Amino acid sequence: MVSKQEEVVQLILDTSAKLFEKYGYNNVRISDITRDIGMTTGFFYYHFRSKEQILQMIYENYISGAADAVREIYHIPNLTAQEKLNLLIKRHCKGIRDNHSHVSVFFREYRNLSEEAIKLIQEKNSEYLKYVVKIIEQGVDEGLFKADVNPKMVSLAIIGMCNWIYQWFKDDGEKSIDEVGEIFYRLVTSGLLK
Amino acid sequence: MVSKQEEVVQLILDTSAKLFEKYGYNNVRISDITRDIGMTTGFFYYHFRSKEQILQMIYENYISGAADAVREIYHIPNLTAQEKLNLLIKRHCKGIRDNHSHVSVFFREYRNLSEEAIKLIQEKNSEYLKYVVKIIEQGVDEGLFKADVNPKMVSLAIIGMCNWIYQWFKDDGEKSIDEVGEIFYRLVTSGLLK
Amino acid sequence: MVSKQEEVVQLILDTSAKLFEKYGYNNVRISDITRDIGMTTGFFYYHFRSKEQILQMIYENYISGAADAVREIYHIPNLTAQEKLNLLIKRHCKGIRDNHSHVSVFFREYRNLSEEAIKLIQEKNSEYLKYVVKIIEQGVDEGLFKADVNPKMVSLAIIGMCNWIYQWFKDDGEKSIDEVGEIFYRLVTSGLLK
Amino acid sequence: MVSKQEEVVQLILDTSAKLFEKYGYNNVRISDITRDIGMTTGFFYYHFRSKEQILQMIYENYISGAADAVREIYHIPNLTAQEKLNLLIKRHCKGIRDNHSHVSVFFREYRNLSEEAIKLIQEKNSEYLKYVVKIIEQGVDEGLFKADVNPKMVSLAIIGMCNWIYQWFKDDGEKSIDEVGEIFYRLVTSGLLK
DNA sequence: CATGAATGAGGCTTCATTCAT
DNA sequence: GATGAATGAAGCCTCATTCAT
Repeated sequence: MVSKQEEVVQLILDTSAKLFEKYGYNNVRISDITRDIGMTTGFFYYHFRSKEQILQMIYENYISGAADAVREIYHIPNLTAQEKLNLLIKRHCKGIRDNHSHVSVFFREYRNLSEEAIKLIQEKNSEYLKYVVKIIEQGVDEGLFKADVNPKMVSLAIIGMCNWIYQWFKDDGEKSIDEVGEIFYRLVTSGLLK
Repeated sequence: MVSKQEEVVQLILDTSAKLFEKYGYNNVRISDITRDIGMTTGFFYYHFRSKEQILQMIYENYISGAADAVREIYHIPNLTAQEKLNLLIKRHCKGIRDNHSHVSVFFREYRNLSEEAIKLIQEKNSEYLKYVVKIIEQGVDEGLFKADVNPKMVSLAIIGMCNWIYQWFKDDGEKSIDEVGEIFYRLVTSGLLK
Repeated sequence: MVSKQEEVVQLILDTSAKLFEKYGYNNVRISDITRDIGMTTGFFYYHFRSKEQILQMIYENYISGAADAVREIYHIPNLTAQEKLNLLIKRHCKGIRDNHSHVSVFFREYRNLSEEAIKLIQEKNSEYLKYVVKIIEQGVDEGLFKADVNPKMVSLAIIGMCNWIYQWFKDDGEKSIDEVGEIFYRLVTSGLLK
Repeated sequence: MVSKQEEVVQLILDTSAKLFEKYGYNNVRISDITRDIGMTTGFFYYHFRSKEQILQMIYENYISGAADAVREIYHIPNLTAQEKLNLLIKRHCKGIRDNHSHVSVFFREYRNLSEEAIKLIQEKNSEYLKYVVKIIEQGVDEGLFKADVNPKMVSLAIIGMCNWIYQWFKDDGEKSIDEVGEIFYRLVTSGLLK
């Protein structure tokens, strides 16, 4: 059950994210957003405290979803690290595709948040990283992954590789998002060499 | 031999890049830049046409250097694709470390460029990608890399992984930039699995 | 019925015209205008797109009024050219007196308009001239005016003579504006010679 | 004999007048003038005290020439007022044609002069008017012109008619400047009516 | 004489936010 | 609850003029 209120907020967030992605946060006016939706400025300020709050909510929404997902995956019982990694990469890629404009804004506009908001984001980011590291470590412990693997560096590599999708992935491109995930998973597990 | 003029321009670019990185392009005033350097507004506008021109030059400088590097590496004779890949990844990582603030700006602020400038950047980006793809293809042709490798996706994975460094690498961190490059290289070539 | 909006716009136009007349368009600041009226800068820009728009509207207002008037006079039925000329000269003189500051700006500041705006003005000017010429031609055709009269040159002479009023006419001067019109009319029709 | 100095000054005045006419005094930069001539800013300021001084000199040059001319014409012995008027109109028209850009600037830009400069110009203008009035009065006294003629109003009419030429006269137009003068002279003396 | 790099005050404009209705 | 007219602080940029060389 979604209230009228929540619908309006979501509509504002989605529209804003699309505009922020296209033109940049600072180049989008409140009036651009309200015009696109067909509401008035006053109505906007009835639902949001400020322009920055849009940004904050875009960040919170995205990072919470992502952090929840990795935590869940990590805690699935009876799964090898390899299987978890597979799930993780595909989930991560899909998450970026599904929230494309939110993600783009997420990566580019955090300088426009207040310091507290930035600190909060960074904590969530660290948490995300922490769980990826844990999965890699599990693989090493299980003896599946090479013993000399550096879990943190590898995690950062994987996260980077996946995040970067937001820069180039297109729904009408050569590969579907799942295929991309599969290719990334294979690269990371087996490498390029024969 | 570097002229006085060029020195001033470089100083402005470096100072601007640092400020843009820290606060975001739109949150930095021309007066912030000139105050930091100790010059007057007029002096700045004697050397630059506009604030946007700073951004343009930051972009051109970085992308040109990167595109030159990958082209060179590709054309080194008597090198296997594996060796070229090694060079490329390390060069790329180092490039990001050495131009950290420029790169951060590069990835985050291009919405503030004019359409023509954006188009130019995209072309250079494509060129960069093209050469990475060629190196991967060489590896496949040489029989070194797996035959079923998708060169473009793999290239995008590698580029993403390396680019992402700008988000987390710190000179006083656990690993040096060369070590990071080595870890990435091994991951990409051999994978995580035993 | 005049809306609040239209009143504000008119007030801005009149105040601006007076200031432009006195100090020149380029020597008048937006803040001079708003201070004189007692409004804020923001309020001004809520009603006008730019400073140049003031100029454009001053031009459009004046020239439209003038062009309408001459067209009307030309089309009045059952009037000799001589009678029309009388009306025209007096109407023209009065128009300049009544819109003194607008007219002064009109004659002096068009270099500050955009090229398109200038072109538009010139077309309206040509239209004005066209109708004066037609009246003179009517007089020649009617056999009232000398057959060897050059309608265009004479029209330009009359228009110049009348326009020039903006340079010297004062309401507290020796002659009223109607008397000036009468003197001009007699000069043009009968000449100086006995 | 013209010194190098005077040549430079004249060149600057002519070039400036042309640019001022085309773009308006305030829209022309000192650098525009110096670039057109091929001199440096420093060199300009070696010859001129300020930008305003250009304007002042343009004004002085033109108005002095015109005032001298009308005074001379008035004082030619053994000439009827009618003959003087003929000379005057033609001289005035030619003066405007020959100094077109100077005259345009003269009529449009005096708001950019200092108050003292403006006062000086107005005095010279009054002097010019005074002599035209005297010629008309002479005609009335001689019994050539109608007794009820208002010399001042008629003078202002003639001056306006002639001055206005700067707005429309073109060297490649239908009539030469002398023909225009002749037409104006006839209109003023004999009128339009048969 | 001649240069041209350097100055810095000040103008036009934008836009997030408010609040009376 | 909803509106949208009004605000006003602040930023980018210009350009006449100077002066060390």
